[in-house]
Amino acid sequence: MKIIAIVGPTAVGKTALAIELARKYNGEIISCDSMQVYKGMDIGTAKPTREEMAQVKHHLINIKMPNESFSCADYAVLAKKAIADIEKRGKTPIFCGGTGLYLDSVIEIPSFCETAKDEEYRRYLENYAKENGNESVHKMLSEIDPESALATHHNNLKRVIRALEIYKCTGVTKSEWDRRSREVKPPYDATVLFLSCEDREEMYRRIDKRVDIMMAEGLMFEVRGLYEAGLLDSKYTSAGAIGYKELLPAVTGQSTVDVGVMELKSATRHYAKRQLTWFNKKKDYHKIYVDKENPLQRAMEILGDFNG
RNA sequence: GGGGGAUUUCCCGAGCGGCCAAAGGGGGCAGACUGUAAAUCUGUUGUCACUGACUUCGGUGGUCCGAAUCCACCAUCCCCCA
Repeated sequence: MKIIAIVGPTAVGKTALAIELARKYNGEIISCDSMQVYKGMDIGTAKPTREEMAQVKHHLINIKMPNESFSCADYAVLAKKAIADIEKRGKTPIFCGGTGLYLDSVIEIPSFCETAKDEEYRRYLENYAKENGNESVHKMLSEIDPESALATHHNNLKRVIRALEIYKCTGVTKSEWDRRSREVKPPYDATVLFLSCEDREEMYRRIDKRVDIMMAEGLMFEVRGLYEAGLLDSKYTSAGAIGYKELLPAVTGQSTVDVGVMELKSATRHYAKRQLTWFNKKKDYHKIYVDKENPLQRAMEILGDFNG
């Protein structure tokens, strides 16, 4: 099964390219974005517009309420289902989004969702760490899975706990799971287009501009609305979305809109850099510099006589 | 016109005679990531011939074995009295 994927940092024009390619290659778009899954979070997550969604069928957008839980494992299941669905219709699946892990969970790691979770154990470990320090939990990991322990900094509590949790739930070590997963060949033949920006300054300028546009489109109202509906609580994954957590203090009057906007821009820049670090590591991705070449033209050169 | 307080490395901000190239934070840069991933975490950030040397703490000149830290004058800013 051949699929196309468009990834890259925020604000480089992934959405627009995806729609053009979907038209050219008879495709449907599968969003690959951890925050666009939530209903009501539209402006801040830069979802495709209603018009865009009307032109091409989109999957995995607006499938959860902000107070519902959702994670990469859920995504992997749904995305695979969407691929099968699109295939049945004889169309081409086109992934589009900036959440690198989500893409990996479908095109690179077939066994992604096979390791369960245990909330109670997590909470226990969190408390244990609070009382005895991060190193103490890390030491527990060293004892059962030294390889993972070595690869995970002791302060990265979430990752340390997850590694312990995997062992607790499955009886198999995280590093062993990882090893096994690497042996399984991914079932899809994906061509990944990595939209990037050659000039960092230019990328940051685009981000700033995009934020200004979001504000003009009424992001403050969106944030306020979610807040008043009780959907913007830090206990929800969705509340970690950039834009919402930075603007919340302005909504509640604890800070100003100007400060919120500055923080939003700054957080977005940091996020974009993390995305670049992630995608730059992928040697088989086709990089397209959005600020020095025509993305659509370049994409078609790479895809060639692609036919899904 | 008189009195008081400031001036620190990209920014904010500690330091108040040696342990200071100078805490901490921000920003920048780099990196990690297999069920919260727009999350979480790490490293680095004066220069160089880099386990050592050199140049920095408004400016100039002093004191001292030794100064970002003390003194004098100058510059700029802030406050109080006129």
